[in-house]
Amino acid sequence: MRESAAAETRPYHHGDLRRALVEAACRLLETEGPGALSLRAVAREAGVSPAAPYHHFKDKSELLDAVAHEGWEKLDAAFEAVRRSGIAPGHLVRELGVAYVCFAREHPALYRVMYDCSRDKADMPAHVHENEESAYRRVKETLISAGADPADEVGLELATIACWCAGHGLAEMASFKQFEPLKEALGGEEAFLRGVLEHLGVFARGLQR
Amino acid sequence: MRESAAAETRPYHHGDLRRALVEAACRLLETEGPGALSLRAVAREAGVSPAAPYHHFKDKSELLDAVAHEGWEKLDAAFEAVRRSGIAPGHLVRELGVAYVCFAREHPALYRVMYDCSRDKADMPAHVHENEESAYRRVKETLISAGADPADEVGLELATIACWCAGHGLAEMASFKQFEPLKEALGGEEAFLRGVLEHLGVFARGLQR
DNA sequence: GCGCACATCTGAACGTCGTCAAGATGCATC
DNA sequence: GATGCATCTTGACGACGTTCAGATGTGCGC
Repeated sequence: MRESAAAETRPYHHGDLRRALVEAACRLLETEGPGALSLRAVAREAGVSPAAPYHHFKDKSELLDAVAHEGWEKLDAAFEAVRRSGIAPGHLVRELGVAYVCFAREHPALYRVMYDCSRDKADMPAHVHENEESAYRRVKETLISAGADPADEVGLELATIACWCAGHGLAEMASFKQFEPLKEALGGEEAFLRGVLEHLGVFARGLQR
Repeated sequence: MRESAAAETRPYHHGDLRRALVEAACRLLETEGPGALSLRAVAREAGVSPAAPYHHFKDKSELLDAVAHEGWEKLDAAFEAVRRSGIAPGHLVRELGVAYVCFAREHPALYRVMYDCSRDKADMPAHVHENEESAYRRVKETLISAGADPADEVGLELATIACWCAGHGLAEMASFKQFEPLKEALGGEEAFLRGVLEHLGVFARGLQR
């Protein structure tokens, strides 16, 4: 009832502070990096006192959860763009992987918040796993359309997890500067990513059949 | 000259504080988790004043570097144990992967420090990449002995990176509690890990040929 | 054997952080 | 137009990383 559709104008006497705080946090994250993301700095950026956020979030980690949520929605959008672009089902898994890693490379601080939140709770991010439209389920469906056997439930689950693990691992390591020469030799970031992904079974499956 | 072999007894008037601090940090990490790892807490645990560490480390991150270094050495030891255990070359890559992930699961806080240090510097951990005996190089050699083509330099590099990415990704995600039922269905943690790894090309290659 | 230089440690302080309680402020409803 | 409640501010507390002046012990040259 707090952030209902009607709340888009400026329902309370200071505006929709909850939204303003999340946006301020995202802004800080992109400009100053994750180290500068303190509650007080966010409040400062939003132009309110350091205690104001506590009327909208239980504590700092709840604010970060909201920021992470925003991140997962942006990632969803990136995935949708790839799926709508008419790529052959056989290449789709790999291209989703490329999109995933590119997203992480373009928004490194945000990506980090997205995963730190879930790691602290020993819990997959809700947006990934819980609802019907989850990214997790979409990856699974993409695997099926790429030729995975839908009857083999355990195998399919493992393959989906494998996808996610490989994507996450590559996302975190692709920025290491030791890989720069290799990237240049291959002709760019994306070629590098495809090269690595082709060594990771689940992503290459589409290519091989 | 500071931590030379002769420094193992207690060379200075308070003992080898540098080493004591690293050990105190590791102890705190295992008992209280990564959130409790403040410089002051480490000093407290070692029984010195909060300012004492600054005579051995430039700042907190340099202390963490030393802790991470300790971690990489422990991981190296785990790898050596696997390689000495006489596993067939074809299974070795996968079993190294299992050992890697198990290490991360057994020392989650330490593993986190090991990677946070490097991420903050956009740099692979020195112990992984730089010296001749590096874990990175060992993985590459294991891939060759499992049948990879040593002449295909770029491909080999990509495969090694793929290994590391997949291992790291799995290490970070294997603890999500959503996977518990699947682990039980498969008969335990290690079976689960092998199941995922078999979907990740580079690890399965040994099995397929 | 002694004093000196230096490495090592302490104590106190600064600014920042997350968080909380008490009070001020303005919107919405009757 | 007064009341009630959500919202925001002020001020405070303890913990943090870091610095600096000064105390303390150690090993070296004489």
